[in-house]
Parts: sequence; C-alpha cells; structure tokens
Amino acid sequence: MAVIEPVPSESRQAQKERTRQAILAAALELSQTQGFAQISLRQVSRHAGIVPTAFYRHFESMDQLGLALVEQSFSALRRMIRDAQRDPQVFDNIIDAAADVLVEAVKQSKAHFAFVARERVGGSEEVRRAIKHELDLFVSELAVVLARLPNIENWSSDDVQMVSRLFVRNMVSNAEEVVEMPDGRPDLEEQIKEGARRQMRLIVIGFRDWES
Amino acid sequence: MAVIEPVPSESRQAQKERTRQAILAAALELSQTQGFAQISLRQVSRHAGIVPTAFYRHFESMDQLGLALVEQSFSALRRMIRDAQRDPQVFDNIIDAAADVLVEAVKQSKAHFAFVARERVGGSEEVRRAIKHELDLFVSELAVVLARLPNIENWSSDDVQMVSRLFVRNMVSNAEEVVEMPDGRPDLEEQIKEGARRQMRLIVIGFRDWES
DNA sequence: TATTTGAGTGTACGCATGTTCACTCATTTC
DNA sequence: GAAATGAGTGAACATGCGTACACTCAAATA
Repeated sequence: MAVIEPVPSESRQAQKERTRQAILAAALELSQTQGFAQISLRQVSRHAGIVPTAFYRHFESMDQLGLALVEQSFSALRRMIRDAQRDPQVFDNIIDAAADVLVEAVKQSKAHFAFVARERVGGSEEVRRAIKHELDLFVSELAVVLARLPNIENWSSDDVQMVSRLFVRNMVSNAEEVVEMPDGRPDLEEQIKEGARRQMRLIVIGFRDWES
Repeated sequence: MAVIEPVPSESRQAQKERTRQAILAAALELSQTQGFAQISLRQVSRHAGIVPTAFYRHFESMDQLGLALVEQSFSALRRMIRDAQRDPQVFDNIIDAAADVLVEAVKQSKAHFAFVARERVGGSEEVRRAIKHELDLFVSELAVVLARLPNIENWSSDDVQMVSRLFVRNMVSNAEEVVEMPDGRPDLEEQIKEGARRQMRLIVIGFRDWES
C-alpha cells in the first residue's frame, strides 16, 4: 500500500504521473496473485493509496488500465530485443544468446511477463485482442532481425516469418515456465534455459533440413 | 437457461445426476465468454435453473466445480488418444493422423478445450495446479504410445519424453488457435492443421538429426 | 402404510462493488 | 494578488455477491 505523498517541489503534471504509475504498479502487483480480470477498481485504488473516485482521473475503466499495462509490458519486451541486437554474440550464436536474453529479461520484468502470459488467454476480450496484436507485431519485428543473420539471410521470407512465429511461441511457453518457477530454485532456471536452447535448435535444424 | 423439470419415472439418484450435469454445462457455457474465475455461484445456478442454495447439494464451492470440469475435460482428451491408437493410419503416419485427430477433437469438445486453455494460466491456484498435473500425466501417457511406434522404438526414453512434451505443448498452442478461431471460417481450420503438421515434422526431423 | 431422507426453495443478512455528486485546496494561469 | 483549474476527497446509492437457516414435499426405506 504505497501512499503517494505530495512532494512540494514537483509540478502538478509530475505528481499526476507519479499517481498514474502507482496505479499501474498496484494493478500489476495485485494481478500476480489473482489475475488482472478478477481484481477490482477499489482494490487497485486502495493499494495505490488513493480513493476510488480518484482512479477515474487517470483511467476510464479497469479495461483501459489493462490496455495500459499491455503497452508497458511490450515496451519492456522491445527494449530487450533492441539490447540483444547490439550484442555481437548474436551473430555467431543466436540460439544461446536468445536463451540468455529471454531468461534474463523475464527475470527482470517478471511481473510484466506474468501479466501478459496470463491475460493473453485469461483476460477480457479487449485485453486479449491487444496482446494478440502486440505479439503478431513482435513476430514481424523479430523476423526482420532474424533475416539479417548469416545462414538465414537467403531463406524465403515466408520461412523466416514461420521460424519467427515458432520462436515467439516458444518464448511465450518458456516465459510461462519462468513465471511459474518457485523463488528459491535457481537450478530450475538453467534447466529452462537448456530446454529453450534445445527447442530453438530443433526449430533451426528442422528448417534447414526442410529446405534441402 | 435450461430448467430441469422433474421426470417422474427417473430415480432420485438419476435426477441428482441430471442437475449436476446441468450445473457443469452451465458453468462451461458461461466460462466461454468471461472465463471461469470471474463467474459467480449465483450466475451458474441461475443458468442451470436452480436456486443458489441448491448448488451446495452438488459442489462445496466454485473451486470444486472447477476441478470437476478439469476432470471432465481430460476424460474427453483421453478418449481422443484411445480412439487414435485404434486407427491403423497412426503407424505409418503419426503426424498427419495426430493433426487430424487434434483438430477434430478440439472441434468436438471445443468448450472443454477452451476451458483448459484458459484456466491453465488464468484460473485459480487450485485449478491451475490440477490442469498442470493432468497435462504432465498426459505427456507420460503419450510418451508410452510414441515409444511403440516404428522409428522411435529405439530412442532413449528421455528423448521420447521430451518429444512427447513438445507435442503436448504444441497441442495446447494449436488448441488455443482452434478455440480462438472465428466460427464462419473453415478455411482457417486447414491452415491450423497444416501448421500443426509442419511443427510436428520439425520436431521429429530435428530430433532424428540430433541423434546422428 | 408410516417414517425418514434429501434435493430443491425462499427469505434474510452483511459485505464489497462501480459510479454519482458536491466538496477542498494547492498549483497554474491571468 | 485574484481567478481558474483539476487531482484527490468522502458520503451516498443501487446492485450482486456468498452463505445461513428454516422450509417443502416427493422418493426411498422400513
């Protein structure tokens, strides 16, 4: 229950943004235990340290809050893929790099990934559609990155798109696993990473042999 | 809103079972639009044509109802795999057979698959655990079937288990797709089937090359 | 046939919810 | 410095919820 104390030196706009972030954080935290669809506007407000009516100054409804969380989550995902592209390791070993980046990113933004993994299938119609859209977008973005890689650069764009889809599907599955991972078991992390690596190798090998 | 009229000739036990099934059916139907976790005991009762307090004659709580639905769903899945084993086509072409069976089964018990797909990640702690357990069981059962197949019979049991896990993961993903499939688009069905086939081939080819 | 059983009823309760409205009072604008 | 703005307040409301309790009345049992 983070109460937002007014900081005198802060501008009105900045204060508003702080409250907005407090609401988003409260909703994200509460949705970890019960799922976003079953938490109430009043619960979120209470947790954010505001009165229910003040909620409306920031979001029209819980559904709008959900959409904002989707946006926030995917911007974290995009940051991850942008960072990964800078890493020179990517060029000679996409698979190991991807597994590392995935597990690291999920660990860092665990709550956001958990939110997406859950609401992707369990959320309201609107939130579900938004997540599907973002994931489709992400598949295309990843395909662009993959197409630039050696070994892959001469594949047909249809095949690259399909590999990308399989990679993302795999990412979602593995994110689910990391999210469900109990806290005191870092050994499982390596196991999941190894599993992710094997699966990606499977996809790449299978596709290469497909072509020939 | 199916009202259950008492049928004179029916035994008391049979009547009770009818009501129980009506409750299960009502919950299943309602959970399609909103997700099981966010429907209420009163909604289910209303839909089943009974008064809320009568609900307790059949289930202790909504959570118990959820577990009963999990059980019902997986018995449908088991029927599917049993039928598939009888089909002689399985021996010379597992992949095409599996794709056919999957799409057919999901279409037949669409509501049950949708329930499992959603509640697997979106449901209450208890329901989620039950589904995970059933899915793990199913992976082992499928592994037994796969191990008997030609080409596979000399693989290590670890590898068979892993292939089985990937097949089931794939099954869940494709079930999600069939479930989300709009009603008036039978062309998408063939597309999903073709995708499932390619993915399974990928897994098998990848694994075979892995071994050598 | 008389008694017991138990599936389904109807009322009543306390509680949490989403949304409304008139309000305060610090910050921004003029 | 006076007026306007708008983020946050607090009381009030109608509604739907889970559950308790005393009940009916046909089927099962004796």
